[in-house]
Amino acid sequence: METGIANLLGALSLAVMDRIEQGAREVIGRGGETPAALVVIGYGQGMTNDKLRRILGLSHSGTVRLVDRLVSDRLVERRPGKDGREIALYLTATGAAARNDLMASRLSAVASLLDVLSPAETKRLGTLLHELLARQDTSELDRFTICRRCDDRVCTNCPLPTNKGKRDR
Amino acid sequence: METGIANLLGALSLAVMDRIEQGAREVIGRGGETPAALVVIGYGQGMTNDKLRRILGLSHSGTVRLVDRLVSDRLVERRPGKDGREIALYLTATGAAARNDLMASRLSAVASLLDVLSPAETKRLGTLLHELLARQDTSELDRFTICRRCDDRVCTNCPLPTNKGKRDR
DNA sequence: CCAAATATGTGCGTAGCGCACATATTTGGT
DNA sequence: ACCAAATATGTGCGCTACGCACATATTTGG
Repeated sequence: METGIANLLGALSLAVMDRIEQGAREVIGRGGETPAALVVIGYGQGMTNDKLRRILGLSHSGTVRLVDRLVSDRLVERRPGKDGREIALYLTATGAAARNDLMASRLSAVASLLDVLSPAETKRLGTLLHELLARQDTSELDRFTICRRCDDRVCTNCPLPTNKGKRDR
Repeated sequence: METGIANLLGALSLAVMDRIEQGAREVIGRGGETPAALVVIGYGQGMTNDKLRRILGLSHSGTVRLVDRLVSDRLVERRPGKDGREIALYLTATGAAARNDLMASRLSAVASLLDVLSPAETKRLGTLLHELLARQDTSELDRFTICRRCDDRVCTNCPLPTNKGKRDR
């Protein structure tokens, strides 16, 4: 039955996220969207508060307070942005190191569930996951949201498309 | 690369859980472990506070307050347990209906990501997911934790083993 | 040039959770 | 039969993470 497979994917996803979040809390002592924020800020230099808000799916004030926490933890710095209204978020050296630890912890958590499969099975699963993600109808923002905890050191050529809403114009 | 596949599974799991949690919040207006508690209480009649605590991975007081919320929402009732110390948690009629809505919303959320695959691909993915889960080294408690949001209407023969720590004795 | 749009920050409140402590019941050893 | 330890629940208090409403500063566009 198809719903049975959906149920299995739901169960596995829960197990995966449980382990990722537990690891993240051990690494930076924060939960919620805070670890994701650290990863996202590390993607591009000059992330703004507002872009971060949209990617994380938080309210504006929630994002401001999240950045407050990262700043008070000495992981992120607020600098003046190009536009006089914007701020530019930058990782400190400590923040960059924490971000690496965070992503390593995440990969290790997923691998601990994944390593029961043989290399051939893992490869088959990888192919299916790649196709599944590649066929999603995602905007550029959706892509950042889904990838908000992804490890850019290992995720070369992300399968997610970024052209939703860009056709027919 | 193997870590690339772990990264993809991490990304998909995040997307799956985002959608499940959003749906759960729309259905019962609660987040965190509250939806899982409703599902778990519905599994067996007479769930105790302490068993629930272990399955959800919460503190004792957190569980008491969680049940307080479910009771004040008229979804759950506290009844005297077999043991004079225990309480027995039961779903109200409203609670049982909310639980069904919750599980349907979850399956629909997963299916919305899954339905880009062909039937053959879905079946292959199902086989791999089944194997992946079946080979985990899980205790009976681990199994309940991983399955704490599973739909018992569609998950006949759960692949997860329940014999960790029961060998060598 | 000024209203609307954009971007950030703040006061205040809530949900969800943990720690430490209190209370009630049961179990087990003597 | 007794009493200490174990088991199970409830409570006071505080914290983290978040949203809503409002305030402020800068830029854009007609």
